[in-house]
Amino acid sequence: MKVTIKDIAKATGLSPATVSLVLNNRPSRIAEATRARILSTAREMGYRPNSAAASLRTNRSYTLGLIIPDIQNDYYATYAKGMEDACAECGWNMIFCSTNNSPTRERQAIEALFTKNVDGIALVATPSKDDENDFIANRELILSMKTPLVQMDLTAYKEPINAVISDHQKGGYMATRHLIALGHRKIAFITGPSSLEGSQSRLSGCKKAFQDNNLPWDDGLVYTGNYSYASGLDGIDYLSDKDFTAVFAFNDLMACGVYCGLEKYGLAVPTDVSVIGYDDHFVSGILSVPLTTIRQPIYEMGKESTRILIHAAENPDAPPVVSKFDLKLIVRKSTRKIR
Amino acid sequence: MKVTIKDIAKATGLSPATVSLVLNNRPSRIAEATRARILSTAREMGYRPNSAAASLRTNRSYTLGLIIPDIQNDYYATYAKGMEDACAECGWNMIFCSTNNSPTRERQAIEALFTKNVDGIALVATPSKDDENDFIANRELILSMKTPLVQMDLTAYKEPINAVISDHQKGGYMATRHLIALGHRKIAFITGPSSLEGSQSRLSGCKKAFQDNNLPWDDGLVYTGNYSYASGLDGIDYLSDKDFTAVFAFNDLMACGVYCGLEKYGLAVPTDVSVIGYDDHFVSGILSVPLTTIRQPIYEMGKESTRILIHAAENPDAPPVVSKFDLKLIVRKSTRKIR
DNA sequence: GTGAAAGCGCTAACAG
DNA sequence: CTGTTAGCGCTTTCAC
Repeated sequence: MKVTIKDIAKATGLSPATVSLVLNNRPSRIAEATRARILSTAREMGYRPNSAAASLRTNRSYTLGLIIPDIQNDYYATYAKGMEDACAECGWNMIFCSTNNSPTRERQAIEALFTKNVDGIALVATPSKDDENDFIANRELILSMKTPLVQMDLTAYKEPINAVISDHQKGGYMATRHLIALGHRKIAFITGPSSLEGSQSRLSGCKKAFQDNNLPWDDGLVYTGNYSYASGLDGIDYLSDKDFTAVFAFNDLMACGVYCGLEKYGLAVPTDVSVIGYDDHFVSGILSVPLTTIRQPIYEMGKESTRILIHAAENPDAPPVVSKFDLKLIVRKSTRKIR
Repeated sequence: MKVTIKDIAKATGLSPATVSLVLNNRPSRIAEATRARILSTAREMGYRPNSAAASLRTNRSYTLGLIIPDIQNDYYATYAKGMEDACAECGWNMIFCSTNNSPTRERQAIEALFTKNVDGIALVATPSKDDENDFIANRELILSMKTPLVQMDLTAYKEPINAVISDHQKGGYMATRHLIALGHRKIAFITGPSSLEGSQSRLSGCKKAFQDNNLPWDDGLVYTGNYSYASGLDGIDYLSDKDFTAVFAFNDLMACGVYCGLEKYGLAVPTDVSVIGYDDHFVSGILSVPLTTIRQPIYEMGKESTRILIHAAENPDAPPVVSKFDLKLIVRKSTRKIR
């Protein structure tokens, strides 16, 4: 039989109220002796709090929900890990929901999290153009429930909202500047979906780097991908009859596809073509030609998300916070001076 | 204000009990008219069940706990995804806990899951020799609470226990046989930690393949790794002064390390050395030389784990089940006939 | 310093 | 076919 707060009250000859007070070490002047007695008998009897009961009473669950497209993707997994580690530090828990980018499943996840009374939700989504409205509706739903929400990389909203973001425009700028500094002038870009702010920002950073260096921009060298390995390959197919000496893939997975695509056309990295990625996915370091990339502190962003959510849960009236993170250029072997 | 079952009872002029009955569509003959009326007003009023209350009452949470070493590892992430997808199909949820292989954190995770009243726990751990006792104690703890438990790949236990396992002896055998069939005789092995049953089984499969082909076994060609990229590198360092024509790394991550290590010593894959891995990690297919490997149906094992747990939760007296999964040899470019 | 009592939202007998 | 009632385990005034 499970041992309850009542049981230990009976065992110590005290009341449930007193027991509750010390078990949650609430500020209340309870004799040091009784306090110790309660603690020790609780341990002896193997008491374990029942969070359902506490949650019912207090409307707090000390649990955060995380909604991501796909836990198998290293990028999201790293974010999740950051969130979870920060939760563990504070004794909180996490419920994970993968949506596979389906707005319907996202909706279900949100409903489930409400039902489970989570104290906050981290939402990361990469909606396609078609799903954008559904996605916005989902966000509104969370907001309407007054559940603290933090978003990654999607800030555009009529009212301010908690968010963790990297400065992707700067990231795009840094990558392009690196290539330009190496002497490249004909640079191809394989972007993410055009509906994603993060991808658009990167692209505008690229253009800015061209402007700042008085170089002509060529829209023909831009291929719109979707952040998948396959779309890196597709990008090279598209570019195969074009003239370029470097490729900037907007994430590392696509850069891997670019490697493979270039090989197909008999082009070597970095001898014939320089390649730069984005994210610093863990494979980037163990590729045959280690990939130069822009590192996103995604783990730290996860940790920060947890902090923001816990803070918001404990301070309902706190204003929204937007945490901006710095990107870093990691130079490895896939980029080199043009011949 | 949150709308409760009482509110909708009041609104429909019925009792909370009736409302509860139809909202959970319990078998009870309630007039189709009232049923419809309840359902529609519930929708109108935006009713959302409070699982804390239900859980308090029923001791069921429709939530499963997953305890893994590291969510960032593709192997565990895939397993987690399998579990989660299967949960989503049934409207269940998951709480994730990463332990970073620390028995203490594992213990905390278990306590947290108890407190949260999960209906089942999937435990996957790769304890080192030192931590083995702690790990066993943790397992006993779960069992002692009568919470359904399913383990991956660890079956040795005094009593039968729910488990999903691959036949690693067969896997080791298959990989080695493949190499032998290609003419290799001097094969090096980079194993997992010796405390892990999965690694031991693989190794015994390797030995069996040697026996069956009347080949002499050489312990000097066995390096004990720890499933990390770095230990693949270390393995090659250890082997650098030995004579071998093929390497079997007990997982793909170590095989990646092997690639890098071989390159360091000026050896090409597969021209000079054939390499075979294990798991079919997603990188294996996108490496410069795609890796031949033994594929574990880890996603399916995750799904099955969920099924086992849900079944056990709903049938407390059901006997433990052990689901065995088949491995598959995936031949890519990293193995070839010996010259 | 400590206890009594009420109630969070829901479900499960049992009664009608 | 539907309603009454009694809690599940915990927290929280308020009273002593």
